[in-house]
Amino acid sequence: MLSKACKYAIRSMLYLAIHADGTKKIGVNKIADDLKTPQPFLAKLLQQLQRDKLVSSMKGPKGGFFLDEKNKENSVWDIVMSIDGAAKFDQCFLGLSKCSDENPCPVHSIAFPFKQRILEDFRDKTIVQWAGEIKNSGKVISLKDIEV
Amino acid sequence: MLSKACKYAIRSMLYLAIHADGTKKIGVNKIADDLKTPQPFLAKLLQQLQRDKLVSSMKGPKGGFFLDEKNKENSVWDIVMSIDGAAKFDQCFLGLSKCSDENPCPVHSIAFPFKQRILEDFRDKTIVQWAGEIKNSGKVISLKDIEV
DNA sequence: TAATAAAAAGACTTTTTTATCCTTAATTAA
DNA sequence: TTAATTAAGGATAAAAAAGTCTTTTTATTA
Ligand code: FES
Ligand code: FES
Repeated sequence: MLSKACKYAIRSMLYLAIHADGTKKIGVNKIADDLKTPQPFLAKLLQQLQRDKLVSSMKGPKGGFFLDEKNKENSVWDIVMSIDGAAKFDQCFLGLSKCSDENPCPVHSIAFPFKQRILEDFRDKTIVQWAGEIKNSGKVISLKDIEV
Repeated sequence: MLSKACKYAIRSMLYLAIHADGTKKIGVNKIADDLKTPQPFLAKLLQQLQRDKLVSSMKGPKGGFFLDEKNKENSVWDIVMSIDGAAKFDQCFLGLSKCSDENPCPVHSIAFPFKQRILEDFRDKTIVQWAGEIKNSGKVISLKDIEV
């Protein structure tokens, strides 16, 4: 459903919301290492997000990425739009050219409510809200250092 | 979640269950046309399914594809396994290396039940059952000729 | 001011997925 | 038995996605 690129992007934005702020920026190296994503690829994605004003950055020593107050009020949906584009979620689970209640595919009745539910979460919650929930409820955005 | 290849394969198998039988075989040309899928690509997929004994075929005039009695008792999951492999459904929606209740990603609580629900349907129902439900409930496997 | 650390930018490569083409083999029917 | 029709198989090709590398720019600090 989401591209790898988009998954990396979402996780790194949540990571920044949890670990960084205006006084503590984090470099792409550390982010990539902690999330176990390819470093130069993630750098590209963060550049893209920066261009779309979803993340803030500073060059130079002590530089890195972080979320300013505005960035924090954006939604995960904004990230999806920036990286994958809006179309990703409209698609029919079985590949019909259009997903609709009028002409549902055989799994529409299961797939559509799910898509709606995720979309709602992506659209309606801010990045900080996501970050808060993650901190309070044992959810994880990386399996680094977790016993397998 | 599923590749295009797999979506084409599932829809064409359901198509055959609905429209073909041992006495009426259907050529890849007609299937591709009715489902609006690329013809030579679909041919490849049907070959693959045939090798895995999920579909039957006959060469020559009046030849084509169809499902014999055994084929009809297979599941949609068998199709997924043949084309995409089993791993596709285990994956974490946000790209963690493992999807688990123990270390859930932020959308696991929504995504996992959905995956389970679809998996159940794919595993437990036979192709004929799917075909029956489609015929009885206004579900569609193609939008050809449907007003947009 | 010089050395250094980090992001920005762009070109490039590799891998995967999707799709096409061409030749061969099998079957049917005239 | 010959022509026509259709699947099978194999080799490519094209497109998209994922990933890398190198150079430039900007900021920090010694
Ligand atoms: S029509 Fe297939 S998921 Fe909605
Ligand atoms: S852990 Fe992400 S979907 Fe299960």
